[in-house]
Amino acid sequence: MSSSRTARERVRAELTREITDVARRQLAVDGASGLSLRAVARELGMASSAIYRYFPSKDDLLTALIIDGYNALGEAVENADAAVPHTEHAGRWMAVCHAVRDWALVHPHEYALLYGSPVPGYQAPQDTVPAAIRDTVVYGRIVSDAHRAGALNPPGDHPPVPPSFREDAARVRELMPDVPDDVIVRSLIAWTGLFGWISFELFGQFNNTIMDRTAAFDHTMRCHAAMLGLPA
Amino acid sequence: MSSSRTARERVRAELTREITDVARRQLAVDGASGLSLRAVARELGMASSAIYRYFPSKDDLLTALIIDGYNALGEAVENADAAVPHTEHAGRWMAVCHAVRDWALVHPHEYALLYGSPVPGYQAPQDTVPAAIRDTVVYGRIVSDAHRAGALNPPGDHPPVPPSFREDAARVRELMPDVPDDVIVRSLIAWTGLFGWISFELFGQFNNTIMDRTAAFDHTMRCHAAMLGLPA
DNA sequence: GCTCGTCAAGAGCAGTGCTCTCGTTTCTTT
DNA sequence: AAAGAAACGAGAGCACTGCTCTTGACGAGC
Repeated sequence: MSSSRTARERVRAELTREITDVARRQLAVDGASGLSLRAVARELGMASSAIYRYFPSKDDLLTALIIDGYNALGEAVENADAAVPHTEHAGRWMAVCHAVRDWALVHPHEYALLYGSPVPGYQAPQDTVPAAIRDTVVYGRIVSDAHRAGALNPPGDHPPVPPSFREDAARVRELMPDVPDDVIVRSLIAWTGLFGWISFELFGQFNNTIMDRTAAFDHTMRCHAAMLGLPA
Repeated sequence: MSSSRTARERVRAELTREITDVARRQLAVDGASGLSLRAVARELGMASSAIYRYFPSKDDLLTALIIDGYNALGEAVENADAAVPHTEHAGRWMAVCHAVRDWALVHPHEYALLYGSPVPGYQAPQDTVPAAIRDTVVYGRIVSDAHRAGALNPPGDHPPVPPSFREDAARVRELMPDVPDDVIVRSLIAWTGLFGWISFELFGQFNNTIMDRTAAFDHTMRCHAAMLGLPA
């Protein structure tokens, strides 16, 4: 039925994929703003204007790369979580942290595209949201699993959560049902700490200071886990 | 004696400052990669080629802006620290955290230049280092002041520091003398957590989730301070 | 078989960083 | 004070960018 239309659509889908593949390779070499539609077209042996049949603008190509990146990271995180027994909550947490860092180290430019400075003039469309939260769903599930299993014992040395945080906490709770406000704050701290660390490592803030970064990262994440109530 | 040479040098210094001023304004509007030497020259009413008499390349202009940015942030941090009585270590810490965030919110593009994704192909020269650590010197001083005063009581719920961290800790200790390894790790966590939070806030990761960001930030930093051993 | 929509290609526009040359101005040395 | 050297601004030009518009060819549906 659709084989006739598919003939055309298939070559179109093929070419679209080839374009994003080449673009991703260029991204890995020259970074986000070094991405050139003309260079992509050149590498594909087609006219630069032909690219615009597939991506109306450079921003649209970027959007495709961003969504792909979020999905790749999300998948890495999901796999890392699935590789650890479901009840070993601390182990799942650590595995997920290392998965994020490992992925970022292998794909630094893609990480920068997702979590670095926003590309000037580029406004991320709403389509990116589902992919963007794919990894956070996993973090939330680990915390709420641990909470439900009664395995969460956060040390009681934090100041009390201010009431003004109630509404924000409720929104976060959609990712980790039934979890109390205090734990949500701790999760937020661990989350920002995880990406803060990786960004510092990737963007050069540790240069000439932290050298054994894998060990320091592992220990830092272990501290985060303990603060979260997931001691090793 | 130098007044004759100064005649030329003075107008040169003046023009150099004007160029960086205009560039900073353009940076604030269009972001780092939107910065255009030709546009700067246009706004100054001079030929684009004349700019190159003052900055050999766009990267050199960027370097100047980066150094200025680090100094501006460092100064804001120093002022915030100086405004709080020297013995109120927790208050100094909180003041400094809020100073960083306030500065970042007022100068988002400059913050992105300093702590966001590195500009592709741009390699920060060694001249930026002194300015870049100006703020960290303040953090280190607060922690070591508190430690020396015996006011540091970190809760004992962290895993033991791995021996492999010894060398890195020694390097960090140059900023906060006499402080034990455990506290250095905690400082590192607070440091990465501070900038991780601000980057998430500025780069849009909190969109549609954390709305009352000032309150959430304040509470998060208070938790960091407690973890560091500086309870309010 | 003819029409119509899709497609790639080419030329072109406005913009970029950067280089080179050419007079002019300014400083330094004699 | 005069002569040489260094610094300077302006302009043209190169190679590149994202993007638009037009032209001509190809293939699918009536």
